[in-house]
Amino acid sequence: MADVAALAGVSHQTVSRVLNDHPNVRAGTRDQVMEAIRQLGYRRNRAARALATSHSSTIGILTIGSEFFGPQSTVLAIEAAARAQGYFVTVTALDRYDAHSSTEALNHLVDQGVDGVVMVAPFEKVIDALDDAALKIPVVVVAARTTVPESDPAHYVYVDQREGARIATGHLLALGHRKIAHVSGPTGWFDATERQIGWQEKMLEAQAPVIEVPAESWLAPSGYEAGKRLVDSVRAGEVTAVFAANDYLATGILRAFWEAGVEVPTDVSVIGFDDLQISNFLIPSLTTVRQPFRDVGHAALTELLEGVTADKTPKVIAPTLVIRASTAPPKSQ
Amino acid sequence: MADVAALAGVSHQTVSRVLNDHPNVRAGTRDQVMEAIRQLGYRRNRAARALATSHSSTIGILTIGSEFFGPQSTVLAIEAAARAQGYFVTVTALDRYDAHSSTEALNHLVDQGVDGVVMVAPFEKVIDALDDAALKIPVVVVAARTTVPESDPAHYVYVDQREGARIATGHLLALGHRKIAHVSGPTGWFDATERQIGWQEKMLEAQAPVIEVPAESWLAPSGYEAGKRLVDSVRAGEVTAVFAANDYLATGILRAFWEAGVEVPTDVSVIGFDDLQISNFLIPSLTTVRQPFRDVGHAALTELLEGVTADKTPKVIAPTLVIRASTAPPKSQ
DNA sequence: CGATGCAATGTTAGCGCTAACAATTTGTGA
DNA sequence: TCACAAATTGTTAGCGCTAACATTGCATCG
Repeated sequence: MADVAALAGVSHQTVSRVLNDHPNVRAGTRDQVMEAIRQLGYRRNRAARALATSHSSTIGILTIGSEFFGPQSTVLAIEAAARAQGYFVTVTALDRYDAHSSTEALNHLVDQGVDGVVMVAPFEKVIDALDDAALKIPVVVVAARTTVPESDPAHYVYVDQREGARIATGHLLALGHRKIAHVSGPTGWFDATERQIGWQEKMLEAQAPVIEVPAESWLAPSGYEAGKRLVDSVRAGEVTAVFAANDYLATGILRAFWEAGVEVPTDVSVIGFDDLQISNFLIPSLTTVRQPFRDVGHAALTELLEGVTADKTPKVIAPTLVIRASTAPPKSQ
Repeated sequence: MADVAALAGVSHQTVSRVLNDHPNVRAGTRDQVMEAIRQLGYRRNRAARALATSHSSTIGILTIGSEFFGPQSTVLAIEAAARAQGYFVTVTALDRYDAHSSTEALNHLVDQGVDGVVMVAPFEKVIDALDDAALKIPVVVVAARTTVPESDPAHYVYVDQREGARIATGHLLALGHRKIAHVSGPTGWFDATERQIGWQEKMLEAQAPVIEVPAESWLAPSGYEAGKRLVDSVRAGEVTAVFAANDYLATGILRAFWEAGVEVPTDVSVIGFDDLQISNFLIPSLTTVRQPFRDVGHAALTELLEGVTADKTPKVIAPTLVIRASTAPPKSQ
């Protein structure tokens, strides 16, 4: 910076002012400084800047360390939004889905000196890390946590999972189904809980039976297992439709039904959640609930940057139904 | 740090020494300092440290801003490896797959003051950004660039795409296929080029015909289009097997064949590349080539951290064949 | 024409840490 | 016991930037 100042014939402080868009700099001076910067290929040292200003223009993202569609998409969206705002993004992934691992990851981010943290890890234990850390920086949690205690300092942003489940279930009910099983996501995940509640609410409203098949994970193998368990019920006419907690599970279910010779949607309808890139190309193409992850990412960043002033009401984003070929009216008995 | 020093009854420099594991500190002193740190909940300021040492313990990852399986998996693997080494990871995604966007992203990372960059964006234009930037920090590129000019300062780490394609093609040839079409990935991507070359090499060695159907993108819709174009050839017996450049494309192809009533693997075999989470649950389950992304991530980080001393020979990692139900011998005419 | 005010620039003092050197303590052998 | 080396600790000086205050220059007005 001293070199730039010398070349431009000004003091280093004037260079600093130009760089920080300070108003009281004459246009001519500014141009000289800019030209000097260009000639020297000067780049401001961010460490020094961070030291002097005591903020880093960096936000931390805590995410789960697996190839899950939703969190991954959200992280990308947050990164894009942050970059547009001139922020840097430091990502830390979780080794395991427990409180200890979450606390460790959170500390790692805080050590980095981030100005704020977005947690994209929608399982319940991650909340414990918040309590443990007692942070002095703003935190946004992307998770459908509907009951947040007053004491919780975090802001919440999420897609309305419960409503998504209600939409999915409503779609099946509207087609004439009443025997709708739910292959629910693993315990301990907000999304799984909310989707289960939304489905159950809707079923009770319709006075329809509640048939739940819990899956052990979010992934296709668990869906496949659940599908196999459902085959007999479908053949017996006890289940005419399945609401899977996500599209991976739905893929496994479709596979299990196909192996058993159960036809979708003739014998049974299947609906998923997420809308994966390949959901439209499954056999049959999968009706599902789409989540606007880009909006989530954008909302999360906005909430983080303006959050200190704003109210703590959760920002809730609506999902949409995507109707494809895996759902149809039940066959008449 | 001054507070810690005061509480421990030592100088701030001794605290610094404890923190940096300097050998010449008496055990008792070290314990006192650690205790003071604990009591005060002290955290070292990384900006100040970075300023004093002029390195940030942060590595930058440049990646593509989409939900592509391979790059995403690689990024996660690098992050995990970096965290294990005490490094922070700053991620920047690309808006578009061109040189300008790449240069911008790279500059964004350099501005951040990273100690090194890993580029996980295996399209050819990204290389131009390297030339433009003329970096003074180490760079590792995760891309199957087989001909690297001497002048290129970057280190390369990649899965042997060409060999993967040879394995896939060899598998089909071994089953008795000779009319093997390749649905190739979009132009401008190293992986697409290499897979095409591997397939072509193997076909020429076997003196088999070379039938290529280029796809416009890496995604299922392009595979679907390619599949539709292949249906007639399959019916005419001109194509008995398809090697898709990745599993998304293969999913679209399977779908197109299913719609046309072309049965896999009875009428035609299909093999993919990547091994997605759901590839085993497609109908039929997809034979594919698996890439060990975790190894790639690990190798990339090692190369980055030790790269200055090491030779510049690319680190090449071998893929493996995963045989499932989508490939079978051709039906006898 | 001098006093006044404001815009533009310069000067100084840290931000919290580490590197380099200085000073002190401790241990060792003659 | 003392000289000397080694281990341990302390002191000083930045790293490159920004904040706060000081100074200069210039226009405006009575």
